[in-house]
Amino acid sequence: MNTTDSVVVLDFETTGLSPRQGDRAIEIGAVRVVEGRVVARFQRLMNPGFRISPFIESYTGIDNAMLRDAPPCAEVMHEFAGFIEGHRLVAHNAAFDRRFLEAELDAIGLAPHAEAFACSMRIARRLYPQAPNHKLATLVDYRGLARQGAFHRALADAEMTAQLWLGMLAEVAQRAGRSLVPFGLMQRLEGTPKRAVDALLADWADPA
DNA sequence: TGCCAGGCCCTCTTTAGGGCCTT
Repeated sequence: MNTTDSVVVLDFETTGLSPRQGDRAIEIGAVRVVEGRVVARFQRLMNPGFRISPFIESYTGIDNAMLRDAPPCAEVMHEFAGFIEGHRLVAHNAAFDRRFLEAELDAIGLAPHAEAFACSMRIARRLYPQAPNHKLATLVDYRGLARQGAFHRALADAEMTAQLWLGMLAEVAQRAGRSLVPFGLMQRLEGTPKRAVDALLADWADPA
């Protein structure tokens, strides 16, 4: 199932939860999806300029030795800005990745990304309220999607989020009886109260 | 000094609290 729009699905691994508290990105992974297919990939480790905690080493599998010779965040983010330029974005719990994207772009003097940013977690909560929970790993298993590598590495998580995104496009298309699902409809779904989701899809359904 | 994320979302709500997600 396709959308008429291309998107970049991305995932950051970071030193913690909050750029305002001094946390930095340590890895970015992203896939560009066009017409239902992954057509490009981006993955870079980046050196945050300080040692990461044992917790983050354990959580991500990225250790200080791996980051010691990695290029600095500024170099990687300049390159990544080119990868996402002009593309709408998707991430799982997008508010988290948006904060780090904006912080890292701001740190190198670039403006915030201008295109829309959709959240696969918020949409999944509306489409799959019966799922055990809405963590990425749980949803991958719940939807029977193929695992693409180790969870909590950026490219693997981006790949699996992309598969979840495509699966949700198919779900929306099936429920609405449409063949193409615009990005804008997914954004509307994301912002629709759960109890109004069925009505939204019914309104959007092809009357024929 | 003391504290330390942010924001959505549900409900035993709205003069609030707590769980969920991301690292």
